[in-house]
Amino acid sequence: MDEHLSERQQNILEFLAEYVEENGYPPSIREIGVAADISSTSVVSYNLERLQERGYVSREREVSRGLKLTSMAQAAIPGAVVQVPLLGRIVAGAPIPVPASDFPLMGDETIELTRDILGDPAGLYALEVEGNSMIDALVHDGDVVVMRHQQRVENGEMAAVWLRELGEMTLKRFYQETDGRVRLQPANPTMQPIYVDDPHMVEVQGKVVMVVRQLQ
Amino acid sequence: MDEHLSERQQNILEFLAEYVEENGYPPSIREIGVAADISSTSVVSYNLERLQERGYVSREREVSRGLKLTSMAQAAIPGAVVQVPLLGRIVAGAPIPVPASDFPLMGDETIELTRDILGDPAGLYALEVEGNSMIDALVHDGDVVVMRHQQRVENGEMAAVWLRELGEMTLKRFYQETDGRVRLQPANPTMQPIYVDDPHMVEVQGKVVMVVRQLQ
DNA sequence: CTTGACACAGAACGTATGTTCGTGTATAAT
DNA sequence: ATTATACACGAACATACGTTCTGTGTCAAG
Repeated sequence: MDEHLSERQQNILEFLAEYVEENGYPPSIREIGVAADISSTSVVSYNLERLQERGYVSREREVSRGLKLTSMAQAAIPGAVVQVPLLGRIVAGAPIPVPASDFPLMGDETIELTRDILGDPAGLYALEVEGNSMIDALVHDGDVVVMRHQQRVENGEMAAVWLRELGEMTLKRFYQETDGRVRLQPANPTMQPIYVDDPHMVEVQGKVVMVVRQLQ
Repeated sequence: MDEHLSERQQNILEFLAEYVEENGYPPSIREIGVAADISSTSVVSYNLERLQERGYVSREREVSRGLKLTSMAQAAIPGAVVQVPLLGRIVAGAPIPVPASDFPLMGDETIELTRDILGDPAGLYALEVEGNSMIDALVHDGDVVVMRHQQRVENGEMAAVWLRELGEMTLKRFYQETDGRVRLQPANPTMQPIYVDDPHMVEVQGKVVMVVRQLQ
C-alpha cells in the first residue's frame, strides 16, 4: 500500500471505517474534523480530495455524508459480501478451467460469500465438483470449491494439481519433500499418499481456499 | 416473520438495502420518496417510524441519511448476510448442543453466510466438527456444519443422529426402510450403511443444511 | 352520525452539512 | 526576493435534508 498518506489522512481513513461500521452511515465533514482534530471543514474537504485522488474514497458532490470507502480501502472492513465467479466444473480426468482474465466479476454465475471468512477476494474463483473422483479429498459430487489461482503453494496447503502422467486433476495437500519427491496427501486420513518422483510431472493449478457443501 | 409491513414499507426496505449496497451510504428521505413513489417527505418519515417501531431500521434524529438497517431487517432482505450462531462443537461420542432458545442471534460467536445460498435463516445454527469421527460423512476436523434443528427428517436427507446404543453422534443420510428398520447411509459411497432394527434407538437431532471447510 | 386512529399530501421551517473564498504559513525551486 | 506548491484556518454561503404543522380521505368502533 502506498505510503503517500499523511498521518491525518491515515486517521481520517481509519475513522471513516470505524464510523461506518458503527453507525451504518458515513460521518459528515464536521464530524471527521472533530475526530481528526481539524478545525476547518475546508481542510477536511481538502484531505478527502487527496484521498479520493489516491482512490481510497469516492465522494458524491453536494450530498450529505456522500462518501464511501472504495473496495481498495474496504478490504479491511468486515461484513461485506464478495462475489466469487463460478467458472465451471471439476471433472475427473479433465483440466480445470482457469480464470480467463483479471476481471473476476464477469462470470455468468457467481457465488456470494462474506468477506470475513474469505479474506482478499482478488483472484478467487469457484468450481463445482462433478462426480466422486475427489472423494479422497472429502469432496463429493455437487460440492463447490473456492480456489485462488496460483502456480505454487506452500507445503501442506490443499491444492488442485494436474498429474501429467495420469492426465488427471486432483485435490491434495501438497508437500515438497527434502528428497526431491512430491508427496500428495489425501485429506482423508485413512487413505495413503501419492509420491511423485519428478516434480515436473505435477502442475499446481491453484490453492483450495474453501469447500462448501449445500444439502437440500 | 411478521407480515405487518405494508407494500410501501416493503418497498422502502428493499430500496434501502439496494441503495446502501450501491452507494455505501443511506438514501435521504426525499430519495426514498422518489423511489417509493411518495410525494411527501412527511409520509416517508412516517413510514420510517413504523419500520423503526418494528425494529427493521434504526434512525438518528436530525442527522442527514442517519438511518441504518438492523440485522433483523437484513435477514428479511434477499442477498443480505445471515448471522448463524456458532453454538459449539460436535465431538465423537457426545450429544450435540441444541439451540437454547428461539433467539438465534444471541450466540456469542456467529458465522456470516449469505442468505441466497441458505434460505430461511430461522432455526439455523452452526457447529464446528472436532476430530475425524465424521470422516465417513466427508466431514473432517475443523469443518463447520450448518444445521436446522428438527426431530424428523425426510428420507435421504443428511441428518445428525444420536445412536442411543452406541452413545454416539454421527452424520448420515437417513432412510426409514419399508421393513421398519432405519438405514444410516454414509455420504462416502465407498463405505457401508448402518442398519438399526429399532427406530427408537436413533434420535434425529437436526438436518444438515451445509458444510463449510475453510483452508488456511 | 360522530369520533378517533391511521395513512397520506403539501408546504413551511430550521438545522445540518458541503462548498467557496480570502488569508496565512511553511518549504523548495527559480 | 519571487514564485510555486502543499497544507492549513475560519467565516460566509447555499443548499441538502429532517422535522413539523395543517389538512384530507378512509374505515371501523362508539
